[in-house]
Amino acid sequence: MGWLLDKNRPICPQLCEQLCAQIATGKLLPQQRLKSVRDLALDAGVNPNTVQKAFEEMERQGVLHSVRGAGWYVSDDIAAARELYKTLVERTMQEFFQKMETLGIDPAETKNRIKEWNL
Amino acid sequence: MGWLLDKNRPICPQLCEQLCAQIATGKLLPQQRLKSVRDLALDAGVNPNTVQKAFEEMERQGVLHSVRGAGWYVSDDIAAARELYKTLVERTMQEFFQKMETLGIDPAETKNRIKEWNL
Amino acid sequence: MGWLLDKNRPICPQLCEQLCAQIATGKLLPQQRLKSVRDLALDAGVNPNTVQKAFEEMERQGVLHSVRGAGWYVSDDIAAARELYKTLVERTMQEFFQKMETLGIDPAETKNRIKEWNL
Amino acid sequence: MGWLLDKNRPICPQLCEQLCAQIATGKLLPQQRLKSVRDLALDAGVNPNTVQKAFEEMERQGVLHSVRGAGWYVSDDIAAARELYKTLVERTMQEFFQKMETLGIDPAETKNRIKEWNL
DNA sequence: GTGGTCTAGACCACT
DNA sequence: GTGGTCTAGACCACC
Repeated sequence: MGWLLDKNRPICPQLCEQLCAQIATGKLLPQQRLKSVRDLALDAGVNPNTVQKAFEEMERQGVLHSVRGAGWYVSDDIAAARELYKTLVERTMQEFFQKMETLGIDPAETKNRIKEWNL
Repeated sequence: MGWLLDKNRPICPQLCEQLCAQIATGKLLPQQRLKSVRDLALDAGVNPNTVQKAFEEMERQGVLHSVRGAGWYVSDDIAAARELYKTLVERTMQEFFQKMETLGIDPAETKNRIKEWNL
Repeated sequence: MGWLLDKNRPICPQLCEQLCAQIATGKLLPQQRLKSVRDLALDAGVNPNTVQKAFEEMERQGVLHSVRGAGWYVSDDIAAARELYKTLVERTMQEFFQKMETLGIDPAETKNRIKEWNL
Repeated sequence: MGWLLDKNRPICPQLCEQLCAQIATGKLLPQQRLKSVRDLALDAGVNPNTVQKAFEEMERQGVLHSVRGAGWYVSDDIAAARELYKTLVERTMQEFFQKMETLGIDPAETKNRIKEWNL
C-alpha cells in the first residue's frame, strides 16, 4: 500500500482520507485486520502516535474499531466509509477548481486544461 | 479581489501565489502600487505580519519592490512573475492528479470526472 | 481551581469530567476564556498534550471551542455540558452502588452505611 | 459469582478485592478450594495470566495458598482477609465522596443524593 | 506482539 | 505567549 503524504499539511487527516479511500474502493474489506499501528507508521514514515490518532478519528466516524491487544479492524458496515469517501472526492475536485480560480483560471478554462493534460 | 485561503496550510506562500497570479494575468500591472499591507491584511482576513512577509518574499523573487514611505509596487519587468505563475499552475494540476491517485482514482478516471463536472 | 486526579486511571477523561462539572455548576461561564493549555497543565501537574487532548474531546462534544492563537473558550450554549454532567453524576452513583455490590454489600446496606458516614 | 470489572483500571487488583470480599463475607470458606485459574478466567472474561497474578498476590497477603497440582485454597485463618476487606470498603466509600467532590458536589449533598436514590 | 495512554520536547502560524 | 501538530520514547494491560 503506497502512502503519499504531503509533509506540508497535517498528516493525520491525510492518513484518514487514504484509509477511507482504501476501504471505500475495496482495497480493505469489512472486518479485515489492518496493519499494526507501529507497522503502518513504519510504512508511512510517520510516528506511531500519528497513526493511532488517525485510527481513533476513524473509529469516531464508525469506519474502524479496535480490539485490545489484537489490532484494528475495518468496520462491519462500511456505509460510513463510502459516504465519507464520496464527499471527500467531491471536495477535492471543488477545491481544485477553486484554487485554479485564485490563479485567475475560470472553471471552463480549467476543464480545458485538464482535457489537454498529458498523462 | 477575492482572497481564498486555506487555513490549514501556511498563509504566506498562498498570498505569494495569488499575488503572482494577479500580476501574471494582468490584474496588477507593472509599476502599479499595491494596497497597503494593513488594508490587504484586512481584505484577506490575515495578520499584517504575514502580508509583510509575503511582500518581502516576492521582492526577493523580483516580482515586487518597495519604496520607502510610499508602499509596494509591481516590478517593471514581470517576466519573473510570469515564469513563477506558469510553474505554479502546472504544479497545481500535478498535485491535483496526485491527490486523486491517493484516493484511488487514476489520472484517466480523473480526466473523466472533470469532463463530467457540472460547473 | 483544584484538580483532583487519580493517576491510576486515564487522566484525560478525568480532566473532561471536571471541566464539564465546572461549566455545569457555573464555576466557568459561557464564553469565558479558559486558562491556557500550558498553564492548566502546570496547575494539574500533567503534560500539556493531555490537556490539549481533553480540550479537543470537549470541543467534539460541543462544550468548548478554540480560537487560534487566542485560547480556549466555554461554549456559548452550555446545554451539552449540563447534559453530560447530569449523566456523569448519575453514572458515578450507579457505579458506586455496583462496586459496593461486588464487595458483597447490597444497595440498601450501602445507603445505610452512607447515612452513618461521618463527614 | 458475578464478576464486575472496570476495564479502565488494572484488572488484577480488582480480582484481588473481589476475592477478598467473598472470603470476608463468607461466600468462600476457610480451606475451600477455589475454581481453577482457567475457569475463573473464563467466568470473569479476563486473561488467565491475570488471574494467576491475582492469586499469587493474595498468597503474599496470607489470604490464599496453593497446593502443587491441586489448586488454590482459602487460608485457614481469614483474619487477614477480613482486615483487608474492612479497609477496602472504607476506601471505596471515601473515594466515592472524593469523586463527587471533583464533580462539585460536597459530602453533605452527596449524602442527600444517596438518601433519595431509588434502588 | 498490540493497542492505550502519558511525558517531553520541538516547530509552526498566528495574536 | 497560544493553539496545532508532530516526533520520540516510555510503561501498562492484554493476547
